[in-house]
Amino acid sequence: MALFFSEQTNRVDKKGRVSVPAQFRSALGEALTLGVAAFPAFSLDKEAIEVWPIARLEQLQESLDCNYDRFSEDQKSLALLIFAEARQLTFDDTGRVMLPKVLLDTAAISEEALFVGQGRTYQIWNPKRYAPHKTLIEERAANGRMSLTVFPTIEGAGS
Amino acid sequence: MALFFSEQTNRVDKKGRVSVPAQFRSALGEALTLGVAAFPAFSLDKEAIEVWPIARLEQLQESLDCNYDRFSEDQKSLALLIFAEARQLTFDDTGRVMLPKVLLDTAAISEEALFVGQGRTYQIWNPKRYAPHKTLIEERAANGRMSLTVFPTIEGAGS
DNA sequence: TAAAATACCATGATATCCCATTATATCCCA
DNA sequence: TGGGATATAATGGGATATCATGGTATTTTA
Repeated sequence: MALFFSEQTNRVDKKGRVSVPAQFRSALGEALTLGVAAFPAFSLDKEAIEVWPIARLEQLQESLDCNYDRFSEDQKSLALLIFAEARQLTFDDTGRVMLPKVLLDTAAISEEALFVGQGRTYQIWNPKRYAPHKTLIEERAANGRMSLTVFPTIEGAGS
Repeated sequence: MALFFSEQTNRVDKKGRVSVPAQFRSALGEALTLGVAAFPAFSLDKEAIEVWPIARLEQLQESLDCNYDRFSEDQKSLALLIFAEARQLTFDDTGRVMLPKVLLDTAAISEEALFVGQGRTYQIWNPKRYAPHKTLIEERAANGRMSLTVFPTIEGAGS
């Protein structure tokens, strides 16, 4: 599974359908047939929709299974929230998904949906909401003096 | 994967296409088929476009996955910002990429694009902007009277 | 049976592919 | 070491395919 990156704005039609950017679909690869899990982005005060490949949900469950005591109560609650609030989105043959009204409402999305790649996941925003959020993120990143360590890859690590 | 070095200016056509210097393409080697990731150079106040081989983005993600606690919150923000702003550039059979309008705009590039090798990455500049920047860099390098320590390689490290 | 979700088809915009041309650099042989 | 022959590079333009998007028909389900 490749990474999700870049931003793209697509239209939401009357039925609540949106084209998922072609690059995101091809990043999903095989996982495209399973669809994705979408839920309010709790870490962002539900300002946006967060989208995970289904496999990541399964990994989260495995983490809980194997390291139950290492999770804080808050983290366990969050995990349960995700399982409860997540909706499965499946792709039609033109690469569109149907966004449930609940999700559209919490993220205040109506006409346009802005897809934002975040590596292993992506987000869907109301473009108007995203702008100020991004400014904030940019400022926070600037505090770190804009330097980033890319550690050498450990052979065979990662996914 | 070989290193990127030297400077070269190429024309940007009406469609936004530009030839990537042949040396850079051959430096990419196998990675040429994956394409590259291009985003505003945050460390340069978005004055230029920064280009990474896709593999480097994946290394960044792996660094985040494996060393989550070693990154400051600011660094994590920067990483997510990179995923958001990055655009994938793929090569056509004559070695050109298409530069998205957003990137052309932030880097103020229209007619000509200046490619600048930076080792594992390269940059794309508006030639007019690059000139003063380079002067600055040269001054910082102590008027060319500076020498450089090349540390011995640790066997098996890096890639 | 009405509403909603899914499948199906049609279209415009735009990026990608493919071919042609020119300029530059490399090769080869005298 | 000249100087023509050849290969590689960069660039332009037209044809083709992909993508996003709107609409209609069919199926599901409440």
